[in-house]
Amino acid sequence: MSQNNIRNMDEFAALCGISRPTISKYFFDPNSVRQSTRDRIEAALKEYDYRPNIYAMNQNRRLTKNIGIVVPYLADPFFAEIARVIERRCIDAGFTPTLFSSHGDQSQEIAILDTLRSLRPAGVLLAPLGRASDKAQIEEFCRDVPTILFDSNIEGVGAAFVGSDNFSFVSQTVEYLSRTGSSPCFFEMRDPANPNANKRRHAYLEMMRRMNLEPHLVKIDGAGWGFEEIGRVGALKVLKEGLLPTDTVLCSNDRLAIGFLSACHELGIRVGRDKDCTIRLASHDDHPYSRFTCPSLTTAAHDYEAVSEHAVETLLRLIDAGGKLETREETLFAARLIMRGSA
Amino acid sequence: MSQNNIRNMDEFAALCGISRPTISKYFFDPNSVRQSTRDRIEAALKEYDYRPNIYAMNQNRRLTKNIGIVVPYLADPFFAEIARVIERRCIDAGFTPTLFSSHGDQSQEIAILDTLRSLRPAGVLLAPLGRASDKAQIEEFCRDVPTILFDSNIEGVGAAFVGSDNFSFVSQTVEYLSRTGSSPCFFEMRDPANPNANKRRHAYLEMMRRMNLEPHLVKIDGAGWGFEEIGRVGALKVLKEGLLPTDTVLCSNDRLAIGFLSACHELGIRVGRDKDCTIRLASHDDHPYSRFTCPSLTTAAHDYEAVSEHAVETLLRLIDAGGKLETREETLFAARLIMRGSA
DNA sequence: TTCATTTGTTTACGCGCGTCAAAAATATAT
DNA sequence: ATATATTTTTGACGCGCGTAAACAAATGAA
Repeated sequence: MSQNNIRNMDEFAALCGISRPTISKYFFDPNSVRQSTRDRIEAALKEYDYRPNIYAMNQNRRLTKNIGIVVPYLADPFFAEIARVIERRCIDAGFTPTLFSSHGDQSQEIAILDTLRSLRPAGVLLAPLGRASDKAQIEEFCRDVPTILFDSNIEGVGAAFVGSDNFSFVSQTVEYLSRTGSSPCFFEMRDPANPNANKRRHAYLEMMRRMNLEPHLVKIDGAGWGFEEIGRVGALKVLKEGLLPTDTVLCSNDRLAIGFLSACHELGIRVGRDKDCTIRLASHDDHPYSRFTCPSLTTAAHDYEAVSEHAVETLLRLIDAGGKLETREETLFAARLIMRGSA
Repeated sequence: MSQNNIRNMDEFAALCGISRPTISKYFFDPNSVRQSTRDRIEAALKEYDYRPNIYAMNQNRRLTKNIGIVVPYLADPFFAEIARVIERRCIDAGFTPTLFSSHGDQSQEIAILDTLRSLRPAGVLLAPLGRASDKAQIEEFCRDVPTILFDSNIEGVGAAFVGSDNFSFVSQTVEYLSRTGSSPCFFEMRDPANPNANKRRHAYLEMMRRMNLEPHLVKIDGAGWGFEEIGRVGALKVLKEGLLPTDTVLCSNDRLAIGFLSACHELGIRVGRDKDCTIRLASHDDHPYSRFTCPSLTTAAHDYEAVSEHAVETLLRLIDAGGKLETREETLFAARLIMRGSA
């Protein structure tokens, strides 16, 4: 590769023997120029190693090739994992993703939306904080920027929502637990930050009703995103005071369950389906660590691939359609029950 | 706030009654203009809600206000956590951080460096993949862009390195374990991806030598960044074949230890310091989940705050100095022993 | 008040690229 | 070969802001 220092598109165009406007077209969309010219440009690109100035490009383009990805809490490996897959797909589609985490904090979520506005992205994939979100601000943002919500829905906001079917999660775990032993109580935070938690509670109550079983909600205190610690402290209290109505516990999510397991271990309570175990525990999400807890967690798994694939696919469709879809789509993916040691 | 649609800095300057070049100065550094004018600008800013076009700004500035943060593997909560703290500090210093994850993959790390070049950041905080990194490419990048390495050192590369003092980690765990029971063997991957792992092995061997104890290295197979699974499979093999030379195990890092614990549970082996336990297990890093394992992990904790604070502080100094420091600084922070249930 | 110093204004140019319209060249169909 | 559709070229302008130089105004100490 020649070490020519090419300063701008004019120079590169001259070296190619192709006019600058055509080069410009090529960089916006390589398929918008004839095959033969594309070949010539790409040959020159290999030889001279030129990259257009992204700032000058984005200044005047109607639409940038940026995509914003916003997750509520990146220290949760669940979001880290889904962000990774989404990122990959965006790059493959020729876009430049930028990852943001709200870190569980409303003001940071708002600040991110503000930053995103000035980035003028082609589109945004947003997993809101949930209850802690400033809905009005998100709504206003979605009016200005083509946005797909994922993981956590806000009714009517954004061009579409892609997430998991909470009823599918809970129905499978409740059915499995009830079939193989006593029916479960539902262990959750009193004021869940995430709307999925509410949907899961309703699904639990509905399933118990259908099966003619008595439901038991065990609500624990705690705020914030430190779910493991909240689950641990809550479980400690519940177990010490003997408030558990059954020997089978269904946690709203895996992170609470991880805390629950920790509490059980502290108290010398054995969890699992063996003879010498006194509690069965199951949960939802198939958190990356649920395979490695002791015992490993029986849980309902998200279809990571499907959710991220469909979210990106929908966003690309939205961008293609100029930022508006006919109707607001809501797509939910079913869970897959994963039976492991804990129940 | 008036809903005037201000199109550019000229219009905003007119509304302020201040010249555009002064406004421009203000946005580069608010402290570069007189208090009284700063007040006038900020008052107008509140009233009219204008934000300069970042693309036009960055196109012509000698130096942008961007800072790149690169971590090797974001699905590891350790890196998610340190990235969060670093991000916060960059924002507080008036910069715009952008977070990238190499996802354990060399080609992605190279691609990130390429992207970072065209972002023309003021500086970069880079935690390399380690053994999997293309050292030549990183070295070349560091020549062009002011870069501080953290977590994982590459000798002589970058303007400075900020990390943890591996000897401090291992010396404390080895000393503690030896004092309170039998001395530990060292459980690690055969070909660790991270240079810290090698430093820890050496520290272990050195400590055992000093204490006149016989060292035992237990090396397990496995590649990639799925340390928990590697640890689990490795431990399963070692335990089943009775290859463990002592009843006390020191893992190179917490994620391996999490896998080790999982294997022990599968085999019905109790871990901890109680009478009925057959193995004691300790480790290093104080991974966010090590508090919640069963039993909770005795480990040596990083000083997250100190590392991230010092890394950012060094980078700001580097930027201030125009991209060159007198000498390459290496700063290592000591560990803090955290005694929990596993040993 | 006076004068030196800091700070802001005016004017003007340039950055690298997007985009447009009209003309020219090329490809495809007849 | 001719007509038509497609693609590229030419030439030009604009985007929003950085920056530089010469000048004017404000500030502050003596």
